[in-house]
Amino acid sequence: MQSRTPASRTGRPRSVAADAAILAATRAALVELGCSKLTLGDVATRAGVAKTTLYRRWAGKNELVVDAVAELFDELRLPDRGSLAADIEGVVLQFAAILARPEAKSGLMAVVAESTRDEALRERIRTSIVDRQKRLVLEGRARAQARGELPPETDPAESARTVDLIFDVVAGAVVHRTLVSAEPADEEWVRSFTRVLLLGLTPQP
Amino acid sequence: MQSRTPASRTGRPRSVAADAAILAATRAALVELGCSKLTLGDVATRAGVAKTTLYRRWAGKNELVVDAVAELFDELRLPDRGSLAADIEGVVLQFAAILARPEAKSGLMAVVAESTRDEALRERIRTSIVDRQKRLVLEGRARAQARGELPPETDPAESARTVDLIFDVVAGAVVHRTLVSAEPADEEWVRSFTRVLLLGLTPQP
Amino acid sequence: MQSRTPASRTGRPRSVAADAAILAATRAALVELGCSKLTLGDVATRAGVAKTTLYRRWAGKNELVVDAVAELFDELRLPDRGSLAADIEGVVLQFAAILARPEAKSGLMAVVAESTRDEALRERIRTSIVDRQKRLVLEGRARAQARGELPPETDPAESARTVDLIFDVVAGAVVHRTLVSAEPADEEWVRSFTRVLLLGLTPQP
Amino acid sequence: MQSRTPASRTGRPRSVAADAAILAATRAALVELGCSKLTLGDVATRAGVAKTTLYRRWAGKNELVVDAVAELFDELRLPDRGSLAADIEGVVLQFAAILARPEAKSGLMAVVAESTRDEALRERIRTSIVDRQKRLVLEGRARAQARGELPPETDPAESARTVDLIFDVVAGAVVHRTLVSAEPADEEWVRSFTRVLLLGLTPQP
DNA sequence: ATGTAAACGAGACGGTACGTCTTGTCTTAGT
DNA sequence: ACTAAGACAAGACGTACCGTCTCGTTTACAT
Repeated sequence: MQSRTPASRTGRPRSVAADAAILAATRAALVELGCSKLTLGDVATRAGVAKTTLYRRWAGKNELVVDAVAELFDELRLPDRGSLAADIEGVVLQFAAILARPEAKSGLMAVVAESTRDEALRERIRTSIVDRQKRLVLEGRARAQARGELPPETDPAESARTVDLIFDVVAGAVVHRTLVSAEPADEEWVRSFTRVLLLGLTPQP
Repeated sequence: MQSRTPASRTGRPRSVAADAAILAATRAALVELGCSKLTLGDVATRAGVAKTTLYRRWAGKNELVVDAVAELFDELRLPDRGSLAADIEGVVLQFAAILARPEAKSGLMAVVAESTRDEALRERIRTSIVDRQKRLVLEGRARAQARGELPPETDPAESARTVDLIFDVVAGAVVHRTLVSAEPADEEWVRSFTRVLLLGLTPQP
Repeated sequence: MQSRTPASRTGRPRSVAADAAILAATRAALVELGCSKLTLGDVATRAGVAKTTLYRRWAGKNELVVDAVAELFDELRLPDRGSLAADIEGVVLQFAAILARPEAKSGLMAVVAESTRDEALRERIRTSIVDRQKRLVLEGRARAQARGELPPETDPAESARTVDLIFDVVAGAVVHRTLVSAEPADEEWVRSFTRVLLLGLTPQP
Repeated sequence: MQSRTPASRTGRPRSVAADAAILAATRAALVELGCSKLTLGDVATRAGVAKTTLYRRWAGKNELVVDAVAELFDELRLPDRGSLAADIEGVVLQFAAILARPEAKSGLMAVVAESTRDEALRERIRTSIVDRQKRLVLEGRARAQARGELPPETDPAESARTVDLIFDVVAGAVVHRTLVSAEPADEEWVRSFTRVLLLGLTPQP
């Protein structure tokens, strides 16, 4: 997770149970306190672990929160609902459901804010969270192409740009709706949003 | 600004110069330190003001940062470039330019993160920043309707919902592109994004 | 006490009550925990004071303990028991009684140990404790000379050397008896010691 | 040294070289860092030994330092300079020379300070350091009696008390001179001190 | 002119968390 | 059984900010 492979053969090995306990404790603290009031000492206590153990494995609060939040998004699955529109609606609803959880809300935005001044953190967020979920866009497009709903790709560079654009629009809109407008991204909203998105992407003949 | 009208007639009046100095100092500190490392003591020093003065006017760091960042977005103007597409591209580019500034980046996301656990703060953000800029969407639509590019409104409720949706999509996409994907929202990207948005909003030309 | 005269006119003045509370708390902690297990956090808690207040006034544990212990020795008085021998016995007994108190025992030796590597600390000990009590030797000699038990001084340099020697012998012997040999410096021992000392200082009666 | 006779026959025997290396490393650390800043982890590293090995042989820092310092005092020898006064001066000078070494200074006072709250430690100090050196007083007296400079003993109890008193006076005075007054116990001072001591012990007829 | 009242700067206050360090124990693999 | 290596729980370290307070001073309006 925090991926240090010190190649050390000797000495007592790191407790494997501790990692999971720490990440779970981090999420619990995010729920109760939010990211800014979360303290590493408190997380350590909740996890039944010493502060040193925590600092040995993560560089600081931000890195820890990224890992704790990243696990949440790994639950996302692309459902097969029979049509591209239905598939998109399904995955956007799942995404909105995760973002509605307090540990995701508070943690995600806070580390994004920090990442504006920390290149390494930004890279970690991209690797652990963003790029991991782009698979959903790729899977969705492939499935739609198999169904004949979308034409096959021709230009690979253009294709990659489109994936990025879709991801920015989808993730950005859901996040803004949920966190800034503070309105629920419910079925009705998702249906409106999906309609606009699909129309924008599939020009009529 | 921080809006307390204590109706006090007597006593020494608050220094009007201090407000501006404090907000400018806050932005300078945001640029140099980022929101999380910004301290009120430091802001007070930079503004040549005592900490007490600061606390007398703002409840805390978050409120101060909201006010300091809000001023940045008041620069936004809807340009008249002759077509709806060009108008949108113009205002989105302006928005992207503001978001590219470090004081906006760091400050905005941080207070949004905090606002997930603080209803009053969320309200302040909406009042001072978000709702103030929805005027751009309204102006743009009115101008497009005057040009005949868009049909006039029929259902007022539906109309309000559409404004909100557009705002979530535009603001969300630009923020995600800029802060999460960390790619520039340059002319090329803005043109692609605007094409998708307009196609999505105006079914078959 | 810790003597910082920052000459600052402005700002909130330092609490005068805090000093006494801190020194008393330090002595209480010395009694209960000893010097090595005494922590500044604990002293602050006992004194009902924040740790920062403590660090604002003293550089560290050693300086604090010196001041706390120094106050103990200010109780010493030279009794007038009619003869030089009786006077010495009286003051040595008092000295032994103070050294028998756990706060003096533990604190004094610990700071002396530290002072072997800290010139400033050694100077502070000498100023606050040692030199302050040399007055007893001077008073005692003056009184003995007034009684005719000792001849008047002739060589001032020699006189100063003798005062230092007496002080090293008296303080050293009592400390060694009390702390290293861990035997009580009771009346019998004090009588034996005083006999040796006086014989050594006043060749043949 | 640290006196464990585990009587164990089986298993890998303890490295005999380790003991010497550890005590030497301890003295080196005392010189460089002083007793309070000395850490067992550092001593282990210096000695090329694991911390576990160290804890298996000594109960803690204090015991280790006592053993490391005790070896220093075993160098003391009673020189035969022809007269009691000269013999005393010789041994006191040796004692002062050892006390002038930083590993002795810092270590000795620190463990004495600790011993005020630790009966077992006090006993260890007495056994390993103090009582071992009382031999010097006994030898010196015997030699002086053989020379006819001192009368033979009559009362054994009184004799033991006198040895203790002499030891407290000599050790105490030298320690106080060296560590508290921080003046060198040089030849001149030793001569003055010895004169007072001998006069005190050998009343003129 | 003189109160009166609030804002001002300065900085001390009681707290809380920081990230590091040391302690003494434990767990591995190697000798 | 012993070793070296190093992870572990515990807890103190000294620092930095927090938000509050207590000063003495300044500035404005209302007498």
